[in-house]
This record gives sequence, structure tokens and C-alpha cells, in this order.
Amino acid sequence: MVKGGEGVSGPKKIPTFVKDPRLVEERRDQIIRAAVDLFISKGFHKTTTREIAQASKFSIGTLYEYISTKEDILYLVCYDINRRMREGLEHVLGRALPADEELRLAFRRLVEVIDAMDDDVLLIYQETKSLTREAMHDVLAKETEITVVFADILKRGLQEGVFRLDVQDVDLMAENIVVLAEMWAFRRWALRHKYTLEQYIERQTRLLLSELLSGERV
Amino acid sequence: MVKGGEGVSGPKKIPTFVKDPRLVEERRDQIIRAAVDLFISKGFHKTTTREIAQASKFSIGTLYEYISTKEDILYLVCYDINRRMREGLEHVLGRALPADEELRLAFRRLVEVIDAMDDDVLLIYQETKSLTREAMHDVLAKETEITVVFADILKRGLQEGVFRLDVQDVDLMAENIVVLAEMWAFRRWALRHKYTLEQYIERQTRLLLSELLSGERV
Amino acid sequence: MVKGGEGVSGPKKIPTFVKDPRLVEERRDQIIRAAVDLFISKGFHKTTTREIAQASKFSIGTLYEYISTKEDILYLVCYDINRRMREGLEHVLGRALPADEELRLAFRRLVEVIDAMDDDVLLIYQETKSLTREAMHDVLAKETEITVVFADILKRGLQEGVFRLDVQDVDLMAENIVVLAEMWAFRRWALRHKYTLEQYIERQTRLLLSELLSGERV
Amino acid sequence: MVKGGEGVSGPKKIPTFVKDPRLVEERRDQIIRAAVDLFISKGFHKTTTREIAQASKFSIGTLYEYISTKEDILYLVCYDINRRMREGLEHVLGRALPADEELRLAFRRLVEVIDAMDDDVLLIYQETKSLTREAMHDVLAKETEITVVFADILKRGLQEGVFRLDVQDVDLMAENIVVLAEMWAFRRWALRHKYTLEQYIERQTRLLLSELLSGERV
DNA sequence: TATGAATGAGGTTTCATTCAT
DNA sequence: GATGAATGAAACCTCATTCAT
Repeated sequence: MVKGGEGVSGPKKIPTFVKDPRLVEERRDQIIRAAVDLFISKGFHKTTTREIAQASKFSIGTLYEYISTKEDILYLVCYDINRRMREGLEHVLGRALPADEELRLAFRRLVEVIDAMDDDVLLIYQETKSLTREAMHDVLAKETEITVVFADILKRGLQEGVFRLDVQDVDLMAENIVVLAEMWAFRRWALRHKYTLEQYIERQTRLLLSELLSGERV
Repeated sequence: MVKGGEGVSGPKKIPTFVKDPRLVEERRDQIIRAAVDLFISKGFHKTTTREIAQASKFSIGTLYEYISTKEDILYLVCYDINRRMREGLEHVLGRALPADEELRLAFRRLVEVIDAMDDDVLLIYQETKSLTREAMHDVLAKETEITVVFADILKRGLQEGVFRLDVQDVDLMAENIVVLAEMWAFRRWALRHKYTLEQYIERQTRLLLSELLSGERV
Repeated sequence: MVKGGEGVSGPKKIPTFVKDPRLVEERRDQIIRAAVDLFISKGFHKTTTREIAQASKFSIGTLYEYISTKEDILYLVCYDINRRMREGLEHVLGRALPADEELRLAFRRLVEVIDAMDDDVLLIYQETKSLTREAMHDVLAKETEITVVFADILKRGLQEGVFRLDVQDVDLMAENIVVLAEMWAFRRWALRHKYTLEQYIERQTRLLLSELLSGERV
Repeated sequence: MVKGGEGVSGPKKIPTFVKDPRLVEERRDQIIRAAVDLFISKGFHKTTTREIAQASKFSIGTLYEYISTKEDILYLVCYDINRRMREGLEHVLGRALPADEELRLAFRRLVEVIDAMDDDVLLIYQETKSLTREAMHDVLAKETEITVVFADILKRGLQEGVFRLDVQDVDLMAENIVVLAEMWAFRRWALRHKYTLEQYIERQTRLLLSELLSGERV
């Protein structure tokens, strides 16, 4: 028998033997919660499926009812991390604010979210390459959504004349912003003992805006 | 019996059975050259020691005369990558240039070096965590040297009054610069199809200097 | 993940992945039966785990579901040998006999048991030292039980006035008796071509009792 | 080229490339001295030839000039141990003493020698089986010499009417005596914390002679 | 739907021995 | 005679995955 079910938990359909989609989602959440911790502390390759099953509180057999490959679990985990990052950002968007205020707020929020899930962000950086090409694209696409948020703010700021920035640099600038936020996670070994979270946010914001606002001191 | 030789190839002494240090260095270079390619294409965990031996053109037994653990190879590789990055940068330093000129040059050079070894940089980002704590510190220390280069340029620029920058932001700015350079490697999936290397360097340089130079357009 | 099951097969708990204790015991018996023969004919170190798996009629993977180390197998084997020796002796104990009669009977029985499992006894002598300190103590403790049997008989004989023996020599004498029985195994190269089993038992018994019975010829 | 030399170091000729017999003997002594300690502490199988070479203070290549197999080293070691035991005994023989006095003395001496080299005796018990059939016979033959010493004393005691013993039991009794002496080594875990060396010798001697001397208390 | 025992390919590492120098 | 680098078969053990119950 071939796995045919269509448990939905992201763009990529992972085969399952189980018919009830609700059950599939619930179980996969258990798997993700268990696996993310293990991947963080031991890395993907050094984590065994047995360990994941055990931490998920079901048997190895049951685990394989809901996924077909260990790599599927990595996909679920990576996708979920990016989803959580994206959703964490959502919170502060959509309010009717001046572009520079929204940028300030969104950047702060992003760094805060990353701070709260820094191990997860690190995991993404380190293990994404273990995914299939297809799965990797899915994960990166989710990541791109975050960049787009900032690109949109920048564009609006340009239109509103708040930012001083060549229009063709918008995308690059958005990319920079996201990377400088994630850097709080992947360079924490260099940053944590020099700055507090608050200091980091403030200084990066200052540097950033000094670049964007027309010449004035921020 | 414990491996006792002292083949020098970085701060951390890796035990070897072979007594001739010249030979040790030569053979370890072979190992590094072979391993780096394999690690890049398959990842550290999916590369087998046998493959490394084969690609190094000697037997598995010989391989283990020069290292004691597979992880040693990863250490050698990571250390070597950072060394090459650092050395690539060296090239453009020490000329008597104005700080902003030197920064421009150094940044350009760093991105060029990273472009030439982008796979290697990616490798560092992805596999460093597989090292022992001690080995990891060694590797990160080597990486820090690069940041220091930029911090020094920034300090000089401040003293010379060329840069507009709060003195307490120097280190953070240096860190930013290095990350924005390395980003060319680890975000290449997002950047390569938007910018050429030249475009990337120019735009990032522009953004960077607009931040540092006192209000003037660059 | 750590093996956590509790398959009982002696004082020392050997970890297993398998949950059903009945199965664990059954499979370990298979392992013991297969391993003891191999250890006898090739020695512990020259026997490979694959050979043990093969002789146990299951795959190497299955073997490692029931033990965690090759040394565990040696422990199981050694412990089992001592158990069998001890149980073989049990047979003749507990009848209401005069002390000298019981001693005669117990010694005869012990030598017979040892004769039937002489290879096993040799194995104990040769391979016990390959065990961990803890495991070794377990095995030696089991061996001590046999000495205690004889010490008890001697004590009773003293109380009943049957034996002529300094009370402080009881333990040493018991030790001597067991060693002289086991000697039939570990000196067989010197003894087998001079005496039959029956001759050996009779002569040793005679020498022994001439020592213990008060002056009379036996 | 085939090893052809005839370095003499016992009955069994071990091939060597080296012509000078003096050198061969000297070097082999070095090997034996180094190897015996290693075998005692780690066992024969867990000791590597590299370790032996290192402890012998010459290179692995040189080691193989004087032996042809790791097993040869075990042979040299075992043979040497038995030689030393035999020679230790020699010391007290050949004086014109009454048989019972000589027995007393010889037994005491044997236990003392064994006490001084108890690890070595243990080694013999544990590793002899790793020898080739031929080599093993050589080693056991050397051991038999010790038994013969005691058999001779017993025979003389019989002729002189000092001992009460069936003549056909002489060999068995001699064997018993040697085993009870060696037992001080191979049962030391059970004996050492109950008796001092002196107590052990005295008590065993008493038990022994009570068996041999005609009914009198000793 | 859930279980967990069974599988075996394949991973890392060791080490006795050789042989060119 | 001495050296020690090179070899590669083979050792122990792991673990993703299956499938009968």
C-alpha cells in the first residue's frame, strides 16, 4: 500500500496513511514540538527517529503513519519556524502609522521575535540545506514573505517622501534589515555579551534610520 | 596508545601518529582540499570518512594516521576557510589610504573573496555547530579577526573625522559590515538573480557610506 | 536515546530496546547459547558480534536490540555459567546426611558438573578479566556462592564432631575444595591422560577426607 | 626474503632477521619486559604492537626484526614467566634436608614467588589459550617442571617413610600442591582480605602436612 | 489506527604487518 | 640494522524504515 492521504500542513503535501486531517494536524504538531527541541540540542543528523517518537509520546510505528521520511520532519519543523516568525511579525502590522514609525516598530518586533526563538532561527540557518531542493524552496519562500513586509514599508515610505533611498535599492535594503535582525540570533556569540536586547534594537534602529532619514540626526 | 605527534595546523593541536611535521602539514592539506569539496556538496554528516580518504588519494588507514576523528577534519576545514578569508582580505590592507577609501576597498575585497568562496562560507554557517565547543571557539576566534579589521578602519575614520558615527557603535557597525558581506553568500538564493557581484558591491557600499559619511550623498 | 528497558537476567540490568521481558529473556538465552560455544572455541576477543548474531539466528541489528555492548554478552555468558554450576550442585544438597557423606556427595557432584562443562569453567577463568569491574564483581559473587556451600558443610561437620579441623581454617578449606574441583577443568591437559573422571573423584576425595577425618584411614 | 635466523630464547625457535644472537636476546628481553606490563594491565588483545614497540623503546619496524607475529611476543612473555617461577623455586632446592622440611620450604618459597609475581601468574592463566597449540605445549611443559619438583620431594619422602601416602597418588598430590600455591594468585580477590601471605602459607602448610604426616598433629 | 520487533546496509575507527628508505 | 609511513581488512555499533500483529 502506498501512502496516499493528504494531511495538509503547509504547501508541500506530505503523504500519510491516516485519513482524518484533523488527527494528522494534531499529531504533526506533537511531532514538530518534540522534534524542534531535539534538533536544536543535538542537530538534525544526530537526532534519531526513535528519540523523536519517544518525545512525541508515541511509538515509532505511529510516527511513520504521519510522515514518510525523517526529512519530512525537518521540513515540518523548518516550515513551522518560519511560519511562527512571520506570524510574530503580523502583530504590529496594519496599523495606520507613518512609514518610519512602522519600520521602527516592525524591526523592533522582528528582533524581539527572533530573540524569543533564537535557537529556532539558528536551526533554520544550519539545517535547511539538509532538505530536498523542493522542500528547501518552500521554506525559503516562507522566509521571503518577511522580507516582503519590509520592502512594502520602505516603498510606502518612499512614496510618502519619508525615506531617502534610491528606489532600486528597496529590495536590497529590505534584505539587509531582515539579515541584521536575524544576526541577533546567528551572531549571538559575538553580540550577547556586548549588548542587551534593548541596546541592540535601539542602536541598530538608529543606524538604520540615520541611513534612511534625510540627513537628520535620529 | 595515544596519538602524540604535534602536527601544527592552527591553534588546536590535532594528534597524529606521524612524526615528520612537514609531512603532516602536506597530508592535511590534501585532506582539507578533498574534504571541503565533499562537505560542500553533501554536507559533513553525509560525507563518509572513506570518501574523504579516497578523494585525498590515500587509504582510510593513512587518513587516520593524520587525524583522530572525523570531527578533526571538519575543524581543519573550517579553520582553513576562515584563514583563507582573512588572508584574502590582507591583500588590500596597510596602504596609506584615507579611512573611507580603505573601507570601500576592504569591503569590496571581502565581498569578492566571499564570492569566490561562497560555498565555503555557507559551509561555515552550516557546520560549525557540529564542532566541539573548544574547536568551535577556535573557529569563531578566527572569524572575529575579520571584524576587528573593520572596527580598526572605523576607529581611524572617526579619529580622522571622516566618519559620522557614535564611538560606541563602532563594534556593532563592524559586525554589520561583515555580515552584509557574508550575506552575499548565505542569501545568494535571494540575491544572485537580482544583482551581479558588481552591483551588489556598489549598492551596499553606497548604502553603507551614506550612513557613515556626514550627510552628503555618496 | 538511551536503552531503557529492564530485561532481567541477573543482578546487573543490561539495557535493551525491547519492552516485552519474556521476549528479552528468551532472546538472551539464544544469545548465550550461541555465544558460549563461540567464546569457547575462539575466545571472546576473536569472536565477532556478527558471528554471535548469526549463530543466534538473528540479524546483527536484532542482536543489538537486546544488549548494548559486546561485553554485555560476555557478562551474560559468564553469569550463566556460574549459575549453572551452582544449580548443578543444588541437586545433591539438603538431604539429611552426615556431614562427611554430604561432603563426599557434594564434591563428587561438583566435579561431575565441572566435567560436563569443563570448557565453560575454563572460559570463566580466562575471560572474566575482560569484564568491567562491576560486572566482574557480579560474576565472582556468584562463584562465591559455591564456596559457601562447602564452608557450610564443613561447619556442620565440625559441630557434629565428624571433622578434625581448626575452625579458623574452614573458609580456606572450602576454597581449596572448590579449586581442586575446578582444577579438573583448568588442568585437564595434565590430568586427563593420567586419570579417569571416576579415579580423579575417588582419589581427591580420599586425600581430602584423610585430611578431615580424625586420623583414621579412609 | 624469509626470516631465517635462529635467535634462541627458549625451546621454540622464533624467526628473526637479525644475525647476532646476543643482540637478539638483549632486544627480546626488552620486548618481554615492556610487554609483560602491558599485557598485565590491558590484556594481550587490547595491547597493540605499537604500544609494545614504544614501551620497548624502539620503532615498530625494529620490533618486527626480532619477532614475526604479535603472538610470538605472548609466547616469549609466557615462557619467561614460567622460567622465572621455576628459577625462583630452584633457590631452596638441593640442600640435604628431610623430605618434610624440604616440602615445607619449597611450598613456602613457591607461594612467595607467586606472591611476588601474582599478576604474571594470572596472565598465564588467562592468556595461554591465545597461543598456538605448539607454543602452548611449550609453555605448559615449562609449568610441568614445577610439578615435577614437588613430585620428587614426595617420592623421596615416601621412600624415607616420612610421608603417609599411596604411591599412586604422588603425581596428583604434586599437582594439588602447585595449584594450591597458584591459587594465592588467581583467587586473590577471595583470599587477600582474609589472610596475609604469612597466614596463608602457614595454614596451607598445616593442612597439607596433616594430610601427609602419619596421623600426628603438626 | 497503533505498536514495536526485526532488519541490514553502512558508518567510524583500529591495528597487525610490510617495505621502501 | 633501524625506521616509520602506508595499508586495508575487519571490528563494533547505529538507525531509518518496514510490516505482522
